[in-house]
Amino acid sequence: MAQQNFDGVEIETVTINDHIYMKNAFSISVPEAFDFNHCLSFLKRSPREVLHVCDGDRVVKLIRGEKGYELFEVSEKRKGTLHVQLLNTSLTEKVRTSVETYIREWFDLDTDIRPFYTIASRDRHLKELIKKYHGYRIVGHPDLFESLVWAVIGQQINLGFAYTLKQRFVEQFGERLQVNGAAYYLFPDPVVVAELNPEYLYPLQFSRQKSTYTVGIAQAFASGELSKEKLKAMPLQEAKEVLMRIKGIGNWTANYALMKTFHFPDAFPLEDAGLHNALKRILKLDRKPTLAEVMKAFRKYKGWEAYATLYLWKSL
DNA sequence: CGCCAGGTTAGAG
DNA sequence: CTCTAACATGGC
Repeated sequence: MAQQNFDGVEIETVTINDHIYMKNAFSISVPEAFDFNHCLSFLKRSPREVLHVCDGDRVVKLIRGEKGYELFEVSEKRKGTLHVQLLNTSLTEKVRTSVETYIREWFDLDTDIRPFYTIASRDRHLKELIKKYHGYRIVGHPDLFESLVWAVIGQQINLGFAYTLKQRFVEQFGERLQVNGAAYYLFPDPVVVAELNPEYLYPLQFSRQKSTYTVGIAQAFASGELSKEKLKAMPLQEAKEVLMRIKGIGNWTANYALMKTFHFPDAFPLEDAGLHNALKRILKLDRKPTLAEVMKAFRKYKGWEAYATLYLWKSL
């Protein structure tokens, strides 16, 4: 027996005692205070997104596994359980571990956000937001290189244009897997990007600065100066210092990546324009807050700056 | 046309 | 340490 998913990929099933079981599928139980739909709506925020495909209530994602591409679909069949369907590989223990690890990082499933909710429920600005978006979590970037380059791309330009630049960059330099006519991309490999002349990025409308930064960051990975494994072992301050030694990574970019890749709850992208706009509205200012004012407003969220920022972004 | 956008750097004070 | 100009271009 077989049925098709939305991309026409055939999914084998077996029937036991009138229950249909998908082959090459597994489930992940999610923690308290996790809402898949809020995360999904974040994933759907740009029509130019090229690193995953959303369709209604599910998302399809391509990652690189130990033995090649792993294409999978995540949905929430019933509350509290994510259903993961592998689309191009058999379910082995290794593949399962690789895909589950990715998903746990992607949706920040291993952070206990209840302490944040305790703080936020006592805050007049966040109280309503955490009710409205209960279970919304940081939709992260398990790939540190992706996280940093995406942040650099987003520096000082509007989000729509940032997605345009990312799309061009990924389509030109990222690996592609074609499945039944649909294309799935991996974020470009730093080893490939490290070899590029920055000028090659100008036609994509990267500024000179962004081009230089992007290749420089790739070279830091390629040379071994920078890696996810290295930073994973460090406390926030130390990891931030390592990142900020690289040209193009300032305080905002470093904290953004530390929030999106490592889920430091106290990572704090202080200079963020979106955050400033959210605070301007909440504090009823007729101008954007100064950095000192942002710091002051955030004192009460100490230890949970990343999550406070996340919910303030969501308020926009 | 003007202003702003999920900033960073280098240089001046 | 803080302040500022330059960078560079799309979206509204």
